[in-house]
Amino acid sequence: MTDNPDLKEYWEARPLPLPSVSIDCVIFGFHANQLKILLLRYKNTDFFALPGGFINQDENLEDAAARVLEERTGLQHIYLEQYYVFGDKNRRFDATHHELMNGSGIMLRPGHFLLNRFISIGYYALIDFSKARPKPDAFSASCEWYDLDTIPTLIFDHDFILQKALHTLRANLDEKLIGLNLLPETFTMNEFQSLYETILGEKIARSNFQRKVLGLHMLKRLDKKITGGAHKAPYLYSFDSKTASKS
Amino acid sequence: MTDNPDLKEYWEARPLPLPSVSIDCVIFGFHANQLKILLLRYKNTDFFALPGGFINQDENLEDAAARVLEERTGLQHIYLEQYYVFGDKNRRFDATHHELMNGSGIMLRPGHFLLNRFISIGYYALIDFSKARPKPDAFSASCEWYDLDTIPTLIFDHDFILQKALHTLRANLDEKLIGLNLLPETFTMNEFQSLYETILGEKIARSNFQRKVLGLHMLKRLDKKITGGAHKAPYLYSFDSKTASKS
DNA sequence: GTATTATTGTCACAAGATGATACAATGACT
DNA sequence: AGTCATTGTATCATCTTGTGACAATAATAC
Repeated sequence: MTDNPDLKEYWEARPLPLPSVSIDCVIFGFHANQLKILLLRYKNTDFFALPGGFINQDENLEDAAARVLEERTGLQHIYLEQYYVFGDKNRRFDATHHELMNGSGIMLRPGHFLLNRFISIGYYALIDFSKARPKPDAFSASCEWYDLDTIPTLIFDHDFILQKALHTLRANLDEKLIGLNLLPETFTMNEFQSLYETILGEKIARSNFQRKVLGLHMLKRLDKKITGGAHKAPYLYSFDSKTASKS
Repeated sequence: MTDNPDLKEYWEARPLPLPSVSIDCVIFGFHANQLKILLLRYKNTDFFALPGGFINQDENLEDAAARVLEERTGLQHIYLEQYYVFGDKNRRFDATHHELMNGSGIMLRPGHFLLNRFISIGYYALIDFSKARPKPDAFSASCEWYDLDTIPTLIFDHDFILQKALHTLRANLDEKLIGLNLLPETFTMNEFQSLYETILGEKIARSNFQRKVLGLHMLKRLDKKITGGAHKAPYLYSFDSKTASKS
């Protein structure tokens, strides 16, 4: 393995974060009627991972998650929800960490802080796909969206962390205004319904869905959208800021 | 403050736990139509706190919480749910820690592991009040039940941790079988309803409640209970192990 | 013994929410 | 103008929930 002086310096200059604790972020987006998730691939490896990071000594938990989110997507003020802490006693992954860092030309010395047990706090984020500008971190070659049904196998226990996020998202679907955060400013009723269907993994009766969401009085009806399709043009909707709140 | 050699030895011999991470447990019980919470009072102080502890290096998070629970109540296989992580950057309470330990005759030296920032993982537990045998820990003078409406002010951010547990309990009331864990083996419909009413903090229409819970087919009807009251005797019920599961 | 009282188990009806289906409206294409 | 696919809405049946009424009954008062 060749050494990588730049990254090494960056890594070694970094003040040690809060020990034993890491953050993992499941970042959901919605595009082309598909629920998508942002994943990193580590340089010179086939290892895929959820975006994550550590907590600075003088940083709130929530702020650390928001920082990771901004670094990966360029977005601020993102909808973020802490959903579970993963604390298995076997959460130490020395061999994998060595491989990951080797991919960036870094040799982890014995006693390096990564080679310890970590608990990881899971956050899920809902973002407007069209606004995100995914950006890899220093150790990864890519940061890209993956459809839910084509997710590669992930490192560590990230598969489990992802599944748990998905279950939580499903369970929260009715209570939290999930559409508000995943959809663009304006959208059609069909897009809104598709979002719900892909999250739930099942079809919903069209007319009942419309009746229900309109009955909540959180949508404003805008102009019609001229689709170019050989059929009636749908209205565009947006969330009504008077009755719908961000969280 | 006088030194306390026994406790000091115990404390110093203890291998260091997982750094930066603690656990706090909100232990709910139900008795005499009141929702109750188990609190510790530190020796020679007026400081009240939620039972808590640390995670051993080779211990699962969940097991650490179960251990704390067993130490305070004598009960195993308790219903436990992780509900939130409290990670404010200001979660360091040096002055209070000194006072708490002074109460047990212990001087915390500079650099002691308690004098750091901690994140705390909140668990709430539901237990059968009649089976618990509350027991103080090494630093506390008492471990007792408090009615929800007579809770004293708590140390650190424990007031907030308690409120968040209560909100989560309310939100989960319909989905999780909360009665199963808080009630004794057999109970009347009235007791069952009172439990729900105290958790929700509002009255429920009697006949609707009965229709609803019986409709779930999770209760077995047993013999009548002779109360001694001048009225019709209520049936006793228990949870049906065939249709009701612990979690 | 008999009447009284408070509480319990159940039923009946109204109001509201949900599921399933039908149908007219409409933008683009032939 | 006619066809087509999709959209917005109305309708009806079904299920759920809110509200109140009523008979049953264990203890007490007389």
